[in-house]
Amino acid sequence: MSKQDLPVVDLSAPACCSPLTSEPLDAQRAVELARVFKALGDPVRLRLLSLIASHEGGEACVCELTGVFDLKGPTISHHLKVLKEAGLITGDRRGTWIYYRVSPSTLRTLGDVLTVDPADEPAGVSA
Amino acid sequence: MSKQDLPVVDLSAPACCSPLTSEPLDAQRAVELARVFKALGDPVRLRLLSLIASHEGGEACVCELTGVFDLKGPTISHHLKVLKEAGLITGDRRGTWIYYRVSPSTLRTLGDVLTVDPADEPAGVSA
DNA sequence: CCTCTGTCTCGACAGTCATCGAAACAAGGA
DNA sequence: TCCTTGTTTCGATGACTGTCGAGACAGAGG
Repeated sequence: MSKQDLPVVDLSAPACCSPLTSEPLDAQRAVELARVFKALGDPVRLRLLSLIASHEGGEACVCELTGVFDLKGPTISHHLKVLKEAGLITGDRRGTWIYYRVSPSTLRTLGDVLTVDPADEPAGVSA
Repeated sequence: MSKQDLPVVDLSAPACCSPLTSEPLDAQRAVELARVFKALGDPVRLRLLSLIASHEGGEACVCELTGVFDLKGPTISHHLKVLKEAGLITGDRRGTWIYYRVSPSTLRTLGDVLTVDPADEPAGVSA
């Protein structure tokens, strides 16, 4: 459980995209993926990500995010940092404001990992 | 932060499947989703899920999972419980052994949430 | 230069989590 | 019945996490 200050997660490793269901995950990849899933494992971060992603232009500045929650600035800043270190968002400063946007590739890699082979799916999925 | 003993997560709510990127997540749905993502946010649980999913027949008994890790029985049992309460796996006893299998629907819901609209994707994705 | 606003870093606190040993429970067999 | 094996529950402990206030840093505009 040593939680030293790791750099930003980079999920671009080749085998990262094979579904969980197709073959056992090797230990190291599991650690990388877990770090990203853990970043998604908080309601505030999930909403932050969603707010950024769905915001006009695909980006949002912190000032537009802070008011949505009953949380103080440092807390929002902390969550944004976690998302950034997980490789889920990127931020750049433009003048006074800092704009964040999502990294679609990381999001997509996660989606691929969770893919379920239709063969494994029970036949009658009552939608 | 009251973390009372909530029942198993049920992600079958209607709007649960719309992507994060299409519209802001409402607070309650964020809580449900976060609980499932948090369950995935541990390397051991990710590997357990992967081992179960990719095991012959789509199911595995605890005895086949324990040996893979340098962890004691109670710890594995704890992680399996977390996965079960997140709605990611189900377990049933058959004689002496308990067999676990994944719930593809939950996995698929998560995949849908992480879907990225191709329009948001940068053009040249060198795959 | 100073000041103001937006955002982050630091340090602290309470709550939660991962892990374990010990013990309980369940099923099968002698 | 007792014993053995597989699995879970309980209680404890150390590590991590979410939150905040105080203060620092960055840029814009006097």
